[in-house]
This record gives sequence, C-alpha cells and structure tokens, in this order.
Amino acid sequence: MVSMTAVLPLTSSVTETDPSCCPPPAGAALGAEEAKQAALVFKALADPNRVRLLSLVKAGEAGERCVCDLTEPLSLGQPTVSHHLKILVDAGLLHREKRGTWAYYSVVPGALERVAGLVADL
Amino acid sequence: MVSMTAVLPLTSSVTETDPSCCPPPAGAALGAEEAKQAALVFKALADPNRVRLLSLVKAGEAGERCVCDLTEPLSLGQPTVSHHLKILVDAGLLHREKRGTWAYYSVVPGALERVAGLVADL
DNA sequence: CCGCCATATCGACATTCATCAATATGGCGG
DNA sequence: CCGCCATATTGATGAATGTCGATATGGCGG
Repeated sequence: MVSMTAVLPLTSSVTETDPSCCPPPAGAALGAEEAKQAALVFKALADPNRVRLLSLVKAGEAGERCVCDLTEPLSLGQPTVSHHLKILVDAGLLHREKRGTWAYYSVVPGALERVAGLVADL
Repeated sequence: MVSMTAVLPLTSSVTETDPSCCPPPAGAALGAEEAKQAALVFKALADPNRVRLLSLVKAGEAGERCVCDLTEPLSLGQPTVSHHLKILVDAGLLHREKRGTWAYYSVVPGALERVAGLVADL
C-alpha cells in the first residue's frame, strides 16, 4: 500500500532526485525520472483488456460507463475489471464517480491527448 | 522462438480471427484483436529503460546511435540493452542497421507519430 | 590464421503481473 | 432492520518480464 498516487503530472509536479530543475530541454534525451513517469503511463496501457476498457468507456453514452456494463464484453470477472479500472485511474487516465450503488468511469479530459504528446516528442 | 514479427501494422496487415474486415468503425469501441495489437506496442514502451533508449537514439546525431553508446547512460549490461533494443525493433519502433562490427539503431520514421495517433483516438 | 572487439543469444533467477475465488463494504428496497 | 445488489479488497497461483553471467557469432587488424 504505497500507491494511490495518480501519475501523469506531466504538467507540473516535479518530484526529482536531481536538483537542477526540469522543464525538458526539448530535443535532448529524457532523464531517468522522466522516463520512469512516462513508463508508468505506458504500463497502464500495456494490457489488451485495459485498452479495451478505455475504448469502451470513451464510447459509452455521455462518455461514461458503469462497471456492470464492462465485465461482460471483456469476458472477465468483476474483481479483475475493478482491478484494471483502478490501474487506469491511478495512471490518471480514468475518472471515477460513484452514484448510488453504481460506479461510473469516464476518460479524464485531455488525458489521451497528453499521452499522445508524450509519445510524439520523446 | 516464435516472435521476430514486427508489430505495428496499423496500416494494413489484418490477421484477425474475425472475418468481417476491419477498418475501425471510427467512434466505436476497439475489438479484441485491435486492442491486443495496440497493447503490444504499449508494452514495448512500458519500461523506463526502453523509453530512455528511444529517447537517446532519437537524440543521437543523424538520429542514430550505436549500441556501445547506449549501455553506459543506462547503467545496464550490454546483453540487457541488446534485449531491450530487440523488443523495440520487434514493436516496429526502431530500425537496426549493421555497419561493420557496429549496430546502429534509429527511430523508424513516423512510428512515434503513429503510436501517438493510436493513443489519441482510442 | 589467430585473437580481439562489438553484438547477439542462452539459461537462470527474482520480481512483477493478470486472473480468479472468497470476502468485505456500503447503499437501497422491503 | 435485514438481506440483496454492485463494487472493492484480499490472498493465492501461474505466467510473463527484467536483469545478469556465460557463451555464441561474426567482422577486422595484426
């Protein structure tokens, strides 16, 4: 139990070991910390079922989807789906909102575009 | 020894189980096969050292880099670096060219942009 | 032709991860 | 207040993965 921190600061928040601060020199190679942060986001996308989850949530009406609608198309157990969703939330890609008994997930606005930018200018 | 196939068709090559062919309906959720292909690429990026490798290669002069110049900045053994490079090549992200005793790696033109697009319109 | 050098492959080991069954939590209807 | 329902958490297990040391491959200089 050390996690529960959302990754994807990518805009601010610079918890580096290196004291020489950070706005990436643009054009230069990534440092170890930046690479680790980036890899954390990619790890969240490195599973077929999580990719499908993101896709399903995004395609859902109003851009959101309840967990109960996600277990069936993936042919996965409910605990497993819950686990994957947590990983996507921790990565800063999904947002969770609990309404009554149900939990609705939606794609964090701009998150995918931000990741796309991350890839494009490695 | 089953691998050695480059991923990232993403443009053509559709080895699906599903017979109803494939240009993604655009707007609909991803199928299982598409998600698997995407996840394969993300898996290649899901390691900090591989992200740094890509970055280092891209930042190298003439956009290429010899293996011997890559082991030191990563503090990794040569076999390990070679292994990571192979994964990036198999994912269709890096290109390998052997000149004499040395192996030069370069980013496949447009590969990163293609992956970025993959992420943006999940 | 022999040995050095850069790179790739192999085998092994420790760690991480995806998945499931079982259980906990917490709201809603009766 | 009791039990059902949707969701989350826990524990366990098998598979995948990152790393290393040792070894194989293959070109180049002497």
